[in-house]
Formats: sequence, C-alpha cells, structure tokens
Amino acid sequence: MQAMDLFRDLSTAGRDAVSRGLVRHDFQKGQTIVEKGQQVSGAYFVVRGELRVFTLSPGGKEATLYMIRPGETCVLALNSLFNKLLYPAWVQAEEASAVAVVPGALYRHLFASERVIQDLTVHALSTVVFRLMTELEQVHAWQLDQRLASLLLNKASDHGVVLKTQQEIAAHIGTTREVVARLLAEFAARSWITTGRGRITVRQPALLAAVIRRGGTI
Amino acid sequence: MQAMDLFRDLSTAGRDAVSRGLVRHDFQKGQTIVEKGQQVSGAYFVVRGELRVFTLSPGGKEATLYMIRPGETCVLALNSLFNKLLYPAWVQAEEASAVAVVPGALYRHLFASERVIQDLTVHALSTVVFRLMTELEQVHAWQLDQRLASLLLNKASDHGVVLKTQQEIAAHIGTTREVVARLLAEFAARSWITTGRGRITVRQPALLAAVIRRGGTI
DNA sequence: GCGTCTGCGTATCCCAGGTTACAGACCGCC
DNA sequence: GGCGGTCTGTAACCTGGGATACGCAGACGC
Repeated sequence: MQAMDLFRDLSTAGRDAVSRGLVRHDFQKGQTIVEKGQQVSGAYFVVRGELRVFTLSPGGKEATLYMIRPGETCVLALNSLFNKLLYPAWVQAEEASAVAVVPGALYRHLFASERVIQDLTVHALSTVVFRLMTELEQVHAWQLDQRLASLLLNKASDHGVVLKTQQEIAAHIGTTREVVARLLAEFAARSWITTGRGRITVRQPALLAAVIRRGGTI
Repeated sequence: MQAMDLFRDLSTAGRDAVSRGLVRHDFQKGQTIVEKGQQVSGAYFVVRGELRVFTLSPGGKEATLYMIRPGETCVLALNSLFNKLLYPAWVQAEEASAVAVVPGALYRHLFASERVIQDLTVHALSTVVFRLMTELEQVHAWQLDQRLASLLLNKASDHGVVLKTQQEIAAHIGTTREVVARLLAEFAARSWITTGRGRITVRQPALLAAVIRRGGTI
C-alpha cells in the first residue's frame, strides 16, 4: 500500500503498531468525511484523491479553507487531537479518495517516540498555517475576478482544462453560482477562456495572470 | 525572568543551551517586528505585551490574522517551510512587548531532543491553525457590524472599556476608519455603547452579542 | 492662549457583488 | 424520442460598504 511510504522510516515497533492500528477508508466524490463540531480522533492521511476543508455559513454558503492532497495529513484532526477541541469545519472528498486513519491514542504514542512522526506533524501543521494565511490574505486583498482567475490557473490541467461546475467553483471562492457565471462570461467575452458544461478551458493564461497582478478586469 | 517558566522542564543541557542562546528583545507599541518576505528563523516567545500578525494589501489596508499573547509562541522556522519560503505576513507589537527569541538552529536542536519543546511546538501551531480557521470563517460568514460587535466584546476590559482608536479597530477587522465610525455611530444611537477619543465603552453587551447571533443590526 | 496634530463625526457618491427570477441547453434514462 | 434532472446564461435589481471630502474637537507643546 502506497500510504505505507509515509511510515517507512518508523522503528520496527512503530511499524508494527501502525500496521495493526491503521484503518483504511474509501470515500466517493462529494462524500462528507467530517462534520463541524464532530469529535474526531486520529490522524487522516490522504492516500489517493483530494480532501476539501471548508466552512458552511448559516445561509448555506460554502467557502473552501484549504485542500489536502495525497501524501498530506489532515491537521484539523491533529489539532483536535492535541488540543481536545472540536473540529471547526467540514471535510469532504473533492474526488474519490482513499484515506488512512491512525487512531488518536496510537498517534499520540507514535508522536512521543518516533522522530519521523514528529517532523511530519510539524510539517503538516506548518503547511496548513501557510495555506490559511495565504487564503486569508487573498480574501482581504483580492477582488472576486482575481480569485477566480487564480483558481482557474491553479486547477487547470496541463492543457488548460478545468473540470468543475460553476457551483463547485463558487463554493471554492466563497460566492454564488450566478456571480461566477457573470465573471466567466466576462472572461469568455475577452476570449481568455471558453466554457462548456462542467468544463472551462483556459486559452490565455498569461492574460488571466495579468488580472491577478493588476487590480481590475478592465 | 518569567519567560524561563516555559523552559523549566527542559533537560539541564537544554536549559544551558537556551540560557546561552536566548535573546531578549523589547518592542514599543506599534513597532514592526517582522516584515513580509523577511527571512526569519527561530521561535518568538511573547513574555509581555501582545503581538499582532497581519497582512497589508497593496492599497495599504491592513487586516489582522491573529494575535499572540504572553506565554504563547510564534514558531517561524522549524522546517523547510518557513525557512525557505518567506514569512507571509507582518508582525507588529500591539502594545509595548517583550519577546524572547530562540534562534533557528538552537530551536531545531531543542525540538529534536526535548519532549517539552515538541509538545509546545505542536500546541502553538495548532492554536494558530484554529485561530486562522475561525478568522477565515468569520470573514466569510459575518457582516462588518457583526465583526465589529465581536471585536468590542472580545477586547473590552472588565468594565466594558475598549481603549483603541477607530483606526486601530478598522485595521483589525480589515476595513476603513470611516466605516468603523459609521457602525459605531449606529451602535451608539441605540445606546449599546458610548464613544470617546480613543475609547469605547460597552453599555449593553447582551444586545451587542445579539447582533452577532442574528444577521443584522435592525 | 494659540497653533498643530491626531482622532472623531458625517454626508455624498458609487460600485462590486449578492439576490431574484427565468430561459434555455445538455445528459442520461426509460 | 420524450422526460426529468443537472448545469449554464443572463438580465434587472438591491445593498453593504469602500472612496472622497470635509469640519470639528480634544490633547499637547510652546
């Protein structure tokens, strides 16, 4: 199992403990993994797919906090693990995903004795701090068209294709579907992108990038 | 020195190393401690006062990311992340503050060998993650009047006094002075607060709290 | 007392973006 | 090939709050 790569450098005792305690879960695209306020225990390692950590406001509007990619750890779990706080957000499988869960007690034990786990924990936490700070900065400083352009450039495949519905995009940048449609229409009118059902193709990445750097669309 | 409390549980060797390597700095209110993009290393323990971590957008508008209070740590350089990437925000002394700085190399050494430092590090990082997530959630879900009410209730002393200028408050919640004045005027018109030069007194905390829970001022 | 500086109060205007309300268009399935 | 569900396009409208532009009032030094 690929997830085991993470544990290669453990002591034999540690590896034994892990192989006994590790639980693997599979999630479908869109499936909710953790709900806000839930008491979580254990560390979640993403083996395959991608997880999305997001908030849900009373009105039902979502906003992505950050993503967790394969090989990374869900630190919220670590956070709750070490602080005894309740989980402060929702987590969902962005695509079909496989997750390896190390139960809380085992993880704390490993953290106490295994150097690799200590480093990994700190690294995971730092990464999230960095991502959250970046996100927060962008929310404050950027307009929606800049955030949208940024998302398109980030999520585009090698050939500039983004396979997402407008609804999903809206949830990512924390706005509504209509607004996304409006902004995409502006981009499309300038031939920077072309749109299709569940698909956006970036035609002029350089010009999109310019939107981010500057301040406005016009 | 009070900061030494933190290091009480170190091994003798560790304590020696710290007492040799620790550098104490004093900062005036408003003084900048770290600038964005600066190459920082080590850990900052707040001994006295309070630090503010914030972003500064091109337009010059500030927005507070989170605060660090006495006894808490700002872990800047533990791994490649904050070492190689540059620090993504500004840090400023919110009040006159004393900070004990543990240089990067020493901190990494301590982290590798001292149990207390490992726990402290994870705890500090988790705390920051939690604060950032909370802040991000509020930015998305709350209106400015709610954010302002929240800030007033949080920063008020025992007798409901907040000693801040409107400019400072605006920087905290990421808006402009004029908007703060407008909202404060609304609150004052309802006799929930009274205002003065550099001072706001909360008269009806319960009603302010109601603003947060609900959705609007009216 | 008098100038100067810093902070407050207020009014007017304007725009990004949220809201509402439909009208297609594509997609798979029966 | 018709039908229901999911997605997109778009237009008209509304509002929170950012921008601009002052005038005024304490504080503080001289």
